[in-house]
Amino acid sequence: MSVTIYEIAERAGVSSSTVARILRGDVKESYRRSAETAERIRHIAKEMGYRPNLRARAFSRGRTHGIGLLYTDDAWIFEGMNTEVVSSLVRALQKSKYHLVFAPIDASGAWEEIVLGGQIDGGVVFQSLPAEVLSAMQKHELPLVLLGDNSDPTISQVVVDDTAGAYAATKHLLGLGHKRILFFVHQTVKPHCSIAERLAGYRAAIDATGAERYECVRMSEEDVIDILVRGRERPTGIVCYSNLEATLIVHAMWQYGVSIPADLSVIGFNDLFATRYMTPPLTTVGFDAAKIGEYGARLVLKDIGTPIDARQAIEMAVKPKLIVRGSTGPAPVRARMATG
Amino acid sequence: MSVTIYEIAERAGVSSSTVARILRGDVKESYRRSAETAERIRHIAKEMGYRPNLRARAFSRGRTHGIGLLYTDDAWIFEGMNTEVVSSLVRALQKSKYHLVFAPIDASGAWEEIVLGGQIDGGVVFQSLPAEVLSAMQKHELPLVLLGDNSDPTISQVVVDDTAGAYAATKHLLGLGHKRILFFVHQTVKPHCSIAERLAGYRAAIDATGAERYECVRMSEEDVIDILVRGRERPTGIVCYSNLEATLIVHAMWQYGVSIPADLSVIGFNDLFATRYMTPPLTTVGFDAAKIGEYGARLVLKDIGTPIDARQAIEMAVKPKLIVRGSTGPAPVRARMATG
DNA sequence: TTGAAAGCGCTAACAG
DNA sequence: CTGTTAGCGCTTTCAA
Repeated sequence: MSVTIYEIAERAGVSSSTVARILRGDVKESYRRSAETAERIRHIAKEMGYRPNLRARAFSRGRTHGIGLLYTDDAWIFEGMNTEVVSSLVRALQKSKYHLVFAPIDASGAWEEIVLGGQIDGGVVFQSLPAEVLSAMQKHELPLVLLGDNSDPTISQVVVDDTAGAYAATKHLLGLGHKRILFFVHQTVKPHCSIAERLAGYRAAIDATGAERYECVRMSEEDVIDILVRGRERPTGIVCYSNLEATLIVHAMWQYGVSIPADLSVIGFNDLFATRYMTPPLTTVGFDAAKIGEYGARLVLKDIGTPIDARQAIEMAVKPKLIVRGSTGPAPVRARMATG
Repeated sequence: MSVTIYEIAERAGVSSSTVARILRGDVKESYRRSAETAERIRHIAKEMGYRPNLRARAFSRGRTHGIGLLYTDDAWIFEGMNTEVVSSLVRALQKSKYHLVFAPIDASGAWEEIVLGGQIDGGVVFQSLPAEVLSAMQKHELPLVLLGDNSDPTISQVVVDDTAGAYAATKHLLGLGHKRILFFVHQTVKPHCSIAERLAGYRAAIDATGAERYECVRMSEEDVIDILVRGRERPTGIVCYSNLEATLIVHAMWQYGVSIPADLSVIGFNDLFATRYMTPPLTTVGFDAAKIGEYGARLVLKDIGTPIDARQAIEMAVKPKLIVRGSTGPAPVRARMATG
């Protein structure tokens, strides 16, 4: 059907291995004669429209050049910044002639086909994986990289310095004169290392000034809203775990007639398109998602072909930065009037 | 390294083909004796931890069981409802032991490796593809399916009945007493068949009542905002091409002090999480994204292995439905006062 | 640098 | 139903 190295070999009057080697660039071409035949072979190949059969190559080499995007939760890989991470990852892999394969992990066990059947040479993950998947990967010596998660120090990972991000966010509010700053993680947020890290960043900034902490971790929006609109000593600033909380809060404050940023300053996490068009535009902590993809690709590819005991888990970090927009401003001079 | 059918064959005292056939379920097992050996072989296979080598199978069969997710624009596959389409597609393919592969199409020409190298058995697309990619797919007899696009009638496709959706949206506003209803497509919207279809639905509804059309196709938000806040005969309702327009408009109206829905009713397109938390929650046209993935999978898989001239382009349609939330209400009794 | 030859693990056509 | 026998197209020793 399609052209093979044998047909080219015949046409060129050389052996198939020579063709394969030359087309693969596996030959130094130091002698003049060999350089000439090499040129001739490349010419014939092009003329005949030769394409290496990747299935044959995968079989022969024992490598598919596929990297699995392993995930247990659909939403996660499409959530927030992760789409950008994925798309940069795809591009980075592509440069090394690798492709990314969707590998959903669920009860059906279909993942075994992909992982154990040798459909991929390595994998990347956003969340930590079920133990059985992890051990299957290990048993097959498939390298794995964690993206934006540090739950397993024995695995290479690229992380965002969330502590620094939350620290900067909180510091920003403190710099604007805010004394009572709340930190909010919604109750529906999935477990993730960033929760603890952002909280740590918040604490570090708060504690440095001797201000009081208002930690609302894993709470409902109603409870937090209550804190924000009732009582005498209400927070005047809020650092949200993500844009979900920020969206909920902004929405609620609008309903309660609390003005942002005049009465309350709000900071979100992650620089998404939508937050630029919120009312008002959201001050948030962003990071360069493309870097994560690049680093991730580098880390998986590095370990492919490396004997498993010669590998070492490496961590690469990406620094976030604060993006100041309209949702933060100077602390109100005095406490607002109670509305309820 | 890993177990092969030969080792099993030897252990079981049968030929390798017998093992392969039985493990593959290619044998009826009608005789008692054959049923027994079949059982024995399966037992041995399990005991030895046998896994068919998918690379070998792909090579031998000339099929990788991979479907390419072809895209020229990163943003598109992660945009709006498409993430849900993709994730349902992955799941649907998985049921048939197929996997989805990211296949970005760009100037680097890396897509040729994937398409021409035989890394995939078929493809799906959101946008219509560059001609060269299309013809490459055709030449290699790889089936292709368009998702939510009908730009090429010779290709199988699953589409959303956008005309019906826009019709329902407009009808909803008319039913609320609105007489002046604007249709807005932002200038940055990428060319897509849905633009014309949604416009057609809008027109059909408007024309049926003899009302006047206010078509703002490919305009900037400033111009549309101008129309909405100035002049005597201002529209009281607006049907947006997507959530982008809806977001921009809601944001702008808030700045101008125009109340939604009291002064202006707004309808968006696509039922995204974020729109449920807008202020007010957005009335929008939604559809079942999972259906698109399912249908899409069915359509590509159907044509794999089918001789190219026995194939026929099939179109499957998904019906949208109007989701009424807070951004639409009865038409204001009289025209608002001019603000500028 | 080149050629010959032996796989890689599975499928499939053909006899039996 | 089962076994035999060729492949599938490329890679990779091993000699030359």
